[in-house]
Amino acid sequence: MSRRTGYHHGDLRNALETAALELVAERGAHGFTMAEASRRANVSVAAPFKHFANRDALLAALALRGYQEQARRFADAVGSADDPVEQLAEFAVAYVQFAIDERALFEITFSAGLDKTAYPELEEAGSAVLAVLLPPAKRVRQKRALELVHAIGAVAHGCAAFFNEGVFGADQARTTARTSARAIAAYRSTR
Amino acid sequence: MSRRTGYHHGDLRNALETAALELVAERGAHGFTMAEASRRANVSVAAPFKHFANRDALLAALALRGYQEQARRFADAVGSADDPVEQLAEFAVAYVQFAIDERALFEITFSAGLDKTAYPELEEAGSAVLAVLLPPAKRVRQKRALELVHAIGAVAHGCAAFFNEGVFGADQARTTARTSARAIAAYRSTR
DNA sequence: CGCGATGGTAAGTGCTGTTAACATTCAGCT
DNA sequence: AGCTGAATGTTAACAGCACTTACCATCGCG
Repeated sequence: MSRRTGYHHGDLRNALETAALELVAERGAHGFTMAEASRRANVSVAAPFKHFANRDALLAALALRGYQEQARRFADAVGSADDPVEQLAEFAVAYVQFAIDERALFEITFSAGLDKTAYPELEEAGSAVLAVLLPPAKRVRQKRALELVHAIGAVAHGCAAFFNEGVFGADQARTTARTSARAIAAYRSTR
Repeated sequence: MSRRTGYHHGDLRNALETAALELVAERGAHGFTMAEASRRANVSVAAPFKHFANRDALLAALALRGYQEQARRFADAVGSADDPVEQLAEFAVAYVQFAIDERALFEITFSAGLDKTAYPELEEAGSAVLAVLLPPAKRVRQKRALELVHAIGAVAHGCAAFFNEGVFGADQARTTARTSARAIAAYRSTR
């Protein structure tokens, strides 16, 4: 991070990401604009394009942050239990908690209309998240472990989305995620 | 529906809704614009505002269609089984099938950044959808039936979202929804 | 026929993303 | 120290967007 000279900002790339995150937090995924982010960074509207190819590229950079934070949290969650069913349940709760704590990041990754297939680094980060869940899933159900991961991911995502839409409060979102994840994992382990 | 005179379109409101739906189907929820819809209806860009207060109002009209179609499908699904657990499972499958068959409507209702609280008719339609599920949920678990409905709704939504994102194929989305819904309903009915 | 309601048009405002041409500063080399 | 090229800013422009205003055409009705 270089110092600002009055002409050069010094850390514009970072400042833009921060401003964008604030904007999404304030106005929702749709409410972020390059122009407003530029204003908040005290920079002309054209400046951001020296750091990001386009609007989507800025969102993609934030989405990457989001996936990395997720991976960290999910690894912790899986590490916080020994029983594999509980590990999966803890993951589901952590997924919801991420949506609660980092609402802006969550919205960017899932409601900003970003085409993830256009950013290979995002697909890669998504796979990394998945990899954390495969070991416990295999202990629950050696075959079809991937299906189990997907099923648990789907509930967790549904609960997080419902929280985001205001259908669930934070408590209900966490509880529903935990209970449903347990139900799915237990059901599959016994048939 | 009146006839078109060359000056008056005759059925512009409907034509705009249809064009908007096509646009969303072609380009995603984000890719719809009033201007493009106007062009497809062979009408000036200002004309739509005689029929819709703003862009969101057009989306809201389509979202309403979506909820009504959902209510129809869910009622059918619940009617297609006798066992209440299977009724809930059929609902979950129907939810996913709606996302598959009516991708554009699904995206409008859940990925278009539409503020549903601003349109009371949407909240109302959402409640109507919920009402279909309460009777079977009560048969599974008299107390906390609403929680059960929410949990099943969350899985179904998660599966549909994963399908929409390309994580799931159609078959996998349906199967995961059915199996997970069964697991949740069965788990809750036995404890 | 006349007349108001309805539903179109053209033109304009202010915002957006994005680009192009130009200016300033930084960092490394001689 | 001074030169030079790469980074990183600026200003000015363009086209597309949502939306408003003022106006015009048509329909249905007394």
